[in-house]
Amino acid sequence: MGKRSSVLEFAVLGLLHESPLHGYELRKRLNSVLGSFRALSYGSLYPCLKALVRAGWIVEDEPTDPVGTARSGKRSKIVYKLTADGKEHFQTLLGDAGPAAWEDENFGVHFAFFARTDATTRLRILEGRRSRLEERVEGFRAALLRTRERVDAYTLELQRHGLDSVEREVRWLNELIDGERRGQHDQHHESTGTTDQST
Amino acid sequence: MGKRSSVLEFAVLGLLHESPLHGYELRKRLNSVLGSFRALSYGSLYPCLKALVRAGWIVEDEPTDPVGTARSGKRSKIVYKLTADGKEHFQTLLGDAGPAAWEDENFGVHFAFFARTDATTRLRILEGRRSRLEERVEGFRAALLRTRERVDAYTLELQRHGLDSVEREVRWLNELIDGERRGQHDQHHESTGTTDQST
DNA sequence: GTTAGCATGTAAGGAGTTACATGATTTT
DNA sequence: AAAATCATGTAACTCCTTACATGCTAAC
Repeated sequence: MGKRSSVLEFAVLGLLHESPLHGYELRKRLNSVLGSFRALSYGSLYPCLKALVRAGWIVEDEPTDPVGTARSGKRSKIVYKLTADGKEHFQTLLGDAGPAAWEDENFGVHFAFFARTDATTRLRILEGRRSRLEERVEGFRAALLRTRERVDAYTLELQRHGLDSVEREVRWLNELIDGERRGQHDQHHESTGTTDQST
Repeated sequence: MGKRSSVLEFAVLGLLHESPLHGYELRKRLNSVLGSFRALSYGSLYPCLKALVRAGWIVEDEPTDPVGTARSGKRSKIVYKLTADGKEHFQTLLGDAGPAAWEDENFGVHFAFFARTDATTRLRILEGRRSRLEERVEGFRAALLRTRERVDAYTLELQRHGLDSVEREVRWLNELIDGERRGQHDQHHESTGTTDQST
């Protein structure tokens, strides 16, 4: 029954949903799933893990001691794993296709867990993201028109590049959305294996 | 003699270097010069202005009262302008071509003031930025190789797109650097007007 | 004369970082 | 046995946002 949520907590739950992990290892994987390889600090991670334990979504698990050798005092690794509540909560978060899912800070993480998101939600998030970016394109165009004459070549170039980047991302989303609509979201390989004709 | 610095303070000094402004107007311009049209809140801006005043870099200036009509009690607008110290400090910040200038959060703002940055510094910042991004490209490639088989199509697609984006930005920097080296940093228009053959 | 937008501020709090502090395990 | 790296944590601080609170000025 926690109130908190954040990209970080979502990402942690998502990674622990795959397999139990200890903090140190978790951090390395988080750096991939959180955008742009920002190195998340332990000063953020460990308090977050504690909060998730308090919320009842994960539990600390002593890593399988090599049988019998009661070394109860030693605590070198703490492996965290999802509880039933945690799994349920993660499913809820996965299914949330609201603005929170397509804002800059969150979109990447939601996308990273698309394999476990249902098709309808995926589509809604992608479309939400696209229209968010289209608004931004409008903003850039307006800014370019407004400042066209008053502004030096560098500022102009910066805005032009910004506009290009956002437009490029919109095209990327268009392709993804097309892919989703045709149900062929794994154009890149066939690894899904057994049952992939349709849902 | 302030110790503080930050993107925000740099951007404020830069904008006030162009012309005196009051907070409300400043905020609107800040939204263009700070990346991606994030709407900076007044809760950040006004305390920042106060800090800059305390540091002696800007002063509050009653906007030219329509002559004689002593309305000293009324304070509707507060126009801020740079002091001599503030100008000097801004020049120092402009000349700093260290890592601080090419990190994600700062690069955009430094670029926005390139028109008032000397050519050597511009080049160093662009090159610094490029090598920063090239490191990130390496990181992405490594991540792609590492996770190639273990990972679903969506995660792969996300990493691929991230890599593409960074590579694209590197190409953009390459063009800019070439432009700088040829001294033709205003390819896009001739609006500089009168004296633009050389420095 | 009232609404909308201009204009300035403060207090509380969220989300993260850095720097610090400690200890275990593996490699050289 | 020293060094590197794995592993966990805390305290202080930064930078920003949200929500609140106030008042002026132009437009309708």
